[in-house]
Amino acid sequence: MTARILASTHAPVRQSSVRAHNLALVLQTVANSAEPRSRAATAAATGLTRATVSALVDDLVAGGLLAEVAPAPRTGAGRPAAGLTLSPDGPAGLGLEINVDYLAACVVDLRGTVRHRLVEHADQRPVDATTALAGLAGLARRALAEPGPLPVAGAALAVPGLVSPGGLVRVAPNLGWHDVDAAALLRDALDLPVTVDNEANLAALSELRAAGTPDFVYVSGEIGVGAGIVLGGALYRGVRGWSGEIGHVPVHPDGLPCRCGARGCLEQYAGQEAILRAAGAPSLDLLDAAAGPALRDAGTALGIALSGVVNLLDLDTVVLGGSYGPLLPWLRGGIEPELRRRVLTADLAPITLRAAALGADAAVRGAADSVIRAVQADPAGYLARAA
Amino acid sequence: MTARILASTHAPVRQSSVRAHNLALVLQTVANSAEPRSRAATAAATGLTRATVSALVDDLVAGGLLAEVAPAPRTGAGRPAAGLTLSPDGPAGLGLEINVDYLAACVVDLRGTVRHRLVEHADQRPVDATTALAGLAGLARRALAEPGPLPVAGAALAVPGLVSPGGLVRVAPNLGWHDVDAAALLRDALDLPVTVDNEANLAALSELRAAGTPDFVYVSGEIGVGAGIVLGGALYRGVRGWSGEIGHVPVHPDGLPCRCGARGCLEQYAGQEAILRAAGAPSLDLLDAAAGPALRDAGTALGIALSGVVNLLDLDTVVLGGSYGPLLPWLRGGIEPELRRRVLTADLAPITLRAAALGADAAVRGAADSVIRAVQADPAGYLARAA
DNA sequence: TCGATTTGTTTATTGGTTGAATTATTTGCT
DNA sequence: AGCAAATAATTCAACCAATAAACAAATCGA
Repeated sequence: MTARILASTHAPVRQSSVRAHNLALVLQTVANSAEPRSRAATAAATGLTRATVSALVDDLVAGGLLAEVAPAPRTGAGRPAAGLTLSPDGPAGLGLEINVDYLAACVVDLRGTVRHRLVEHADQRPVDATTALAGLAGLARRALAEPGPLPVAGAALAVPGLVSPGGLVRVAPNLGWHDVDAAALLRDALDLPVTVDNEANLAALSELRAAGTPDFVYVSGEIGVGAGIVLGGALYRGVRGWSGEIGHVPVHPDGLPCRCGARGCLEQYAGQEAILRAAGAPSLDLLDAAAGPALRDAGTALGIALSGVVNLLDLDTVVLGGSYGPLLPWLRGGIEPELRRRVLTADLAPITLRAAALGADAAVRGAADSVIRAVQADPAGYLARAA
Repeated sequence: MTARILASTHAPVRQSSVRAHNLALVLQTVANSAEPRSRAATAAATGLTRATVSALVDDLVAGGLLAEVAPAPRTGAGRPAAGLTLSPDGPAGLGLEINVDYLAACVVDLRGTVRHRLVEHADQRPVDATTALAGLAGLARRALAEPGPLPVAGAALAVPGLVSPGGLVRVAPNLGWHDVDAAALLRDALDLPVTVDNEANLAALSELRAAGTPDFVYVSGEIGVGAGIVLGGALYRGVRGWSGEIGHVPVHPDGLPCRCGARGCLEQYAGQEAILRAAGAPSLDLLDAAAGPALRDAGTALGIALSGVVNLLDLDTVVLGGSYGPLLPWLRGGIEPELRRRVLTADLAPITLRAAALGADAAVRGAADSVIRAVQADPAGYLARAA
């Protein structure tokens, strides 16, 4: 098999595309290595020659994406290597989140380090979309002012709702939004490139950085139940960007009526309200030992829905995030037996079930991450824009 | 957005990769146009220059992939264009299928035309895997002998079971197969590159050619119920190649016991046996008006499972194939109400439900198709091998 | 101090696309 | 019939990016 370049996009490839690709290859290779990597080591890792890597690195250093650091610890004879790392002063990503009862902003630098983080608790339901986004823009400006003068590559917004490709929020039931062009509003307010995505999708992205498994489904238990599907290291968004609505997968087709109009949706058995109702508790923080059976039942419902997902997509990893993360020890007893019984290939290969690495701020972090991930995936594009 | 070259593969790109890509681009552009296309028109369509296209076309013609034909109908002044089409003498694909009660082979030329097709009805269950595959190899040789001396790029085998990436059949319950290295056995017998895939996956591929929608789920109702998931014009195979087991998606979690050990799997409500049992008929060919309610119930079960699929993957098209194809008029009444009720985005965008273009030979055709599709996707690789 | 070793750079070469000029072949106009 | 305009395809010099090989730089070990 020769090196395939392009999967499906029907676009011509010229020499400049070769350079664009190899720039990304070098940048990502350096980014993905724990310790500083020399030019020679990068050449070995990528399959490019040292001469080529040197030339590419020159561009990346000049563009502020890579920086030379103290050589790695000595090892044998020879000229000492110059260490390369992602530049701490490289372009940062601005992550934004709007949710029912808070706004959040988060600045993450090119290395993935959180440089600043702001949360503003306030009920967004009575506020209209334009006002809410204006408030978020203010929060964003404050977050950007703090960490000093970093170039900012762009912003990404997480919303609890259905988002169309251009950044149009079609529906966000809990916010009361309909057809809000959040991307345009924020772009005007911040003067930055802005993308918008579903919160579960972006939270899944944050998990991708944290854990590294390239294929998994991330299930986020918030007021609704959503999922982010990561296939081959990339978010799967669906035909119209509305993938991941696991909360409305039927688990008991003739069961409880759901606010969506159907019956037996997962959300009615494993959503926050359902769990609290079953446990007889006023808040997830106040669950006690008596909540065990309620959580086990919720886990069973999750297990039923997830069995369908795994049978269909053949995933080997399920990540539970949002409010499910801390509850996993109790949910596991419900989920795992269902997966074992119902997943056809369960006896051929194990399914890993684990809690998300990040908690409540997974979505903002993932949003910020998506920005720097885009820079890392297309440094040539960033360099061209920045110049 | 600059032209992205590589999605995820971490491989360096050199000039030869550029040529490989652009060869594929030109070949596919010609392949996807209904009428013969000139070099100039191809240049315009691809964004390459005419000089480049001419050079690429020279290679493709020399390699027997493209051929010049009579110019397209005249249009205005100027030198008439030389028409280009896929060569009728170009490399063919050999599709193979092994199933419970028949073997099939099918030779499809580069243009997608079926050149020869053979089916041998015989119960494969009493036969062991090696013997069955030897029989299939014989059938294949007869199919290849017929259409005259065509170069054959490779073979693909459809099996009703779980297939690992290398072509190892892990389990094929209805054939009684366990860990059969079908790819290796056929490769030795035929002296051709051989790939192996699940029958539903390959049937879905045939539908991709027939219909052209790039995203859909193809549900195949055979003895088991399987699905092929096509995302972005490519088959989604899953982490281990075991995707599409929709037959074991739970639709009534506490319902009928399934042969897989779980309860309430779709197969128990919409599989062939279930339908025949409910309709009280001995064969699908003998269904009469009285079978209406049985088919409607099967459709309801399908609708429940498919609602989960669509909620999760945000697909806009569902294709019913295998024995479901001809039954769609009766199944539709069961499926559509469920999709309307249960798919969260049903009122934002319609879901198309349609019967497959091909019938029983969808899998063989898809298998043959997968071979020529691979040639079209990487002509440089084929030319290098052929030389 | 000197050779071995490894890193990084320089230089000529190669492969592939581009753009402009050139050749080829037709239609339309006079 | 003859000529201009138009369109198709090819040729050729220029350019761009990667490569290979030689070279310079910096360190270790004897």
